[in-house]
Amino acid sequence: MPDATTATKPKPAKPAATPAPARAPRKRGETRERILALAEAAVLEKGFAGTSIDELIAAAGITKSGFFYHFKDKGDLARALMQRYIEANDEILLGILKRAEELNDDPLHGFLVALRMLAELVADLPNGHPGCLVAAFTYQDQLFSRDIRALMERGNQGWREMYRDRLARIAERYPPRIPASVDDLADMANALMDGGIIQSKVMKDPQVLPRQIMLYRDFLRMVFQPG
Amino acid sequence: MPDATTATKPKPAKPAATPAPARAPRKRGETRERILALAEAAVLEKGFAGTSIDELIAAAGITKSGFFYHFKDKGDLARALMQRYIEANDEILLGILKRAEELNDDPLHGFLVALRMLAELVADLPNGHPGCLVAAFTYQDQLFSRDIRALMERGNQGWREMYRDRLARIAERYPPRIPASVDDLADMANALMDGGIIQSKVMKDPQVLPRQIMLYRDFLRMVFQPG
DNA sequence: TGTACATCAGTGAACGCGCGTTCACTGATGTAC
DNA sequence: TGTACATCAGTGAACGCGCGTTCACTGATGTAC
Repeated sequence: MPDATTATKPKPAKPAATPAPARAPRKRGETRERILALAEAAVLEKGFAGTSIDELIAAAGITKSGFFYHFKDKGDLARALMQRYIEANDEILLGILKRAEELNDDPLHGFLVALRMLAELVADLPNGHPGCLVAAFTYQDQLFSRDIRALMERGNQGWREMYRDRLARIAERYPPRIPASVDDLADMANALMDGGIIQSKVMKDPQVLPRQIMLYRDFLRMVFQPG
Repeated sequence: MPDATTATKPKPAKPAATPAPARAPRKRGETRERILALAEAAVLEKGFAGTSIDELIAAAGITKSGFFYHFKDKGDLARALMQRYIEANDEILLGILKRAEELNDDPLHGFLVALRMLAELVADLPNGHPGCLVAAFTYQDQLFSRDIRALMERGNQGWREMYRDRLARIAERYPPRIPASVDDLADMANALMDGGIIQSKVMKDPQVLPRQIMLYRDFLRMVFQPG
């Protein structure tokens, strides 16, 4: 047996009985929402893999384990991000359509008013539209599980159907001048939003997007408006 | 002095005089091009940060140091990727426009033919359009240096001007029915390409993109075609 | 109203793997003379 | 045509940092009785 001269045993780093500063816990969901907002902005600028949990918790002012209290893993963050984005966008789009239709019972005029309101909304965003999370995820979709990709598809399909419904009602009353299908016209609305956002970002001109929405509006007027 | 009993000195891991298997070196630029093609496909599916050098060299059949012989760092890969993409797209687009204009000296008919050729080109891609690298990079642009972002902007601007030139010549001969600017109509071509690709990917329907191109073509016909 | 217990919203430390990057070296091909 | 040297296209091993994830623990708040 070796001599036991050292009274100080190694003691494998026991928890050290911290004085526990322990800031007051936040309200239910408040921290989670802050993380999601920070994450969305970061993901739209650097991509999902390029956004680290470390940077999010630094910005949110919590620790890593705090993050993992709210999200079981990084994929869970992605899912929550997409869910939140789709719900928020659903609400905005439906809100605009409803308001425009309240003021206007002609389907064509109602939709044209809605498009103008949409153009004004995005024109007034101080730094331009921050980006479409569905579009961003689409260019990195192999990072995500099947159910997140299904979520994206359903969300996009939802917006498509909002447009399609309106266009179908318009086409009933006003026979289109060209044999364009309402499905393609609905896809065009989605495509011009996605593409308009990208063009605004690349060209560093936030007004490209609202101008494209107004141009789509002109197109619909030519297709459907009689006289 | 301590006793030197051990004849085998530590010998700090000298290079070990490898038997050198050394496969025959490839032709100039061949390996580099293979890396770029693999990287482009991977980046369009997983994003730039989500694509590792390890996976590229595994697919390309070289070692890590082989990769760093061709690219000084990962940012250099990004730059090369974007340069290559822009040049290739320039060539494709200019090629189509030239061919269409050879067969047609009316500017409107020439451009309409070009759009039909473009729609057919993308409709025939077996797995749909693989994606626009400029659009993909735009949603991760904080990962890249200023000069890469400038490269993207110039590339996009180049395509815009190809469209704008044609539209300006059309507008000279055929006064437009609506007061749409040729700049906005040119932006629309870019936006519909970007957005159409995204809609095709999200909706898992490669034909959305060509249909959007044909719809843009319909729009131009309505704006410019007399009678 | 007071006390016991459960739940909420985190903390702090550690882990191990994968990532981008560097370095010294090499065998085949190209070029000058 | 032969030889010397330079360049090309890589190899192999190592490094260290940042990443996502886990675990045991905790102090404040909510709820039952």
